[in-house]
Amino acid sequence: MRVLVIEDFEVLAQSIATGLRREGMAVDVALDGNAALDHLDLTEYDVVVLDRDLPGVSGDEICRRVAASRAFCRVLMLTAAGTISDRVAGLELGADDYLPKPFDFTEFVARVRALGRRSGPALPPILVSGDLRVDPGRHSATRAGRRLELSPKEFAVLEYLLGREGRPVSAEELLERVWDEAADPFTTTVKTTIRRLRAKLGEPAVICTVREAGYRIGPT
Amino acid sequence: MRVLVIEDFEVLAQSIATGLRREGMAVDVALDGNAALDHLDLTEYDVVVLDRDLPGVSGDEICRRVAASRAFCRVLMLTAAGTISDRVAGLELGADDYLPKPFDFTEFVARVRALGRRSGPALPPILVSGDLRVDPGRHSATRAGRRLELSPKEFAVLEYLLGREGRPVSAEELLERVWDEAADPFTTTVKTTIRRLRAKLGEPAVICTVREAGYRIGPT
DNA sequence: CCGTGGTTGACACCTCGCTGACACCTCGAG
DNA sequence: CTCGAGGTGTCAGCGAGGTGTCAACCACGG
Repeated sequence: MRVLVIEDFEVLAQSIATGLRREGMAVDVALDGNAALDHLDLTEYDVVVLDRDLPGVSGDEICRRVAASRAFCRVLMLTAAGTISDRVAGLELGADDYLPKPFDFTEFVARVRALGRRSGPALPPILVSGDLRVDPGRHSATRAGRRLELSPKEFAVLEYLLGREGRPVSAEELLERVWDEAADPFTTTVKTTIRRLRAKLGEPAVICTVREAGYRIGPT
Repeated sequence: MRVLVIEDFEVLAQSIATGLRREGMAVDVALDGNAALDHLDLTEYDVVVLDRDLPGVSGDEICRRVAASRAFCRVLMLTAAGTISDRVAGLELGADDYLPKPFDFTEFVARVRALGRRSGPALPPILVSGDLRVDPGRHSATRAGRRLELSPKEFAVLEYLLGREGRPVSAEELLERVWDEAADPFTTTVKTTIRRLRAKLGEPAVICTVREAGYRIGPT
């Protein structure tokens, strides 16, 4: 899942980003409104985490633009103000959810995840295919009941593939959705990660290759 | 927008329904879990408003079922419990949003509307001709239900022919459209690929030859 | 401050199935 | 019968994708 964090207080921005990355998300950070708009022009995000109190281009303005243009992008608005009228104002602006600061990080992650599920066709919170089970919330994956010890990247790739069950996913798409920022197009990291995932998943093979098209999990 | 309200306390259920109808939504009400499941079987809802504390089939159970089966239906969960762990639990179950009771009706409406605002992604068309089925999105092709194992070029040619169903497609056109870059005009690769495709497609023949004009799939 | 273990990504090499060329065959039109 | 468009059999090269290994990096604890 690809997330853009728009927050001018850099320490907070980075700590949010790190926390989300640990959950296996691809996170970009924008420290002001203009940087945010640049990012939004370049990349398709699933979720935008937006500080409403922003210098330069205001949070409200960004929110309106995202809501107006990006059909598949959801906005989680953060703000110091916590009154009901503020919350409604945020939602009416086009935000999809609203969290007053200070917030609990666990709840924050749960909300980002819920929004990410909403960004495309709805996905169940626990992904299952055959004897494979992935629970993004708990950060746990099991194969035939046996727990798999996956690194964040491996987990994120598995989660993404499972979310597209039945369809092949190209290496480019994986790079775009699972890795942060623009990666060099000749990287071999996807190949490598897939290999390590396959090794950990064991037999029989779950991830199959569709030549020229990508990797696929599950039935056709 | 079509909404199902699942709430056992009838007075509350009706007042919610009335309020949402005033906002121009089509609202059905279910007073218990079984009624809810009946409704869900019969109708496609955009949003389900779900009381977590439900007699009979529990709210959690309903939530899970909706999340698992309904691709385009979003769940707003209402609950008396307001602790963070409860809220996270709701979201992890597959709810898309969460509102603790008592809630402000304006905010409630804003959230329902935010949930309903989503564009169904235009599904890539599935190409069909007779008993032949090609799904470009899944990169899968079947004949009479039997899966065809096609190479990338074979798949691309089949897809292109099917997109021009009924019209003959010349070898030159195929070269132009399926093989990138200008190939040498005397190549025999189209011929060869068509042959292999025919072999894999089996009997009765699907691709017929129109002399001097090219290859055709489907009725004239 | 430095070592340690785990994660990540690069590079070199290998493998195998796809691709496309070539030679030859078939068949219908004139 | 002749001719040429189109079909078939076969084989070599090539490149997408898999694998082994190593170095950079980072979070952590001493």
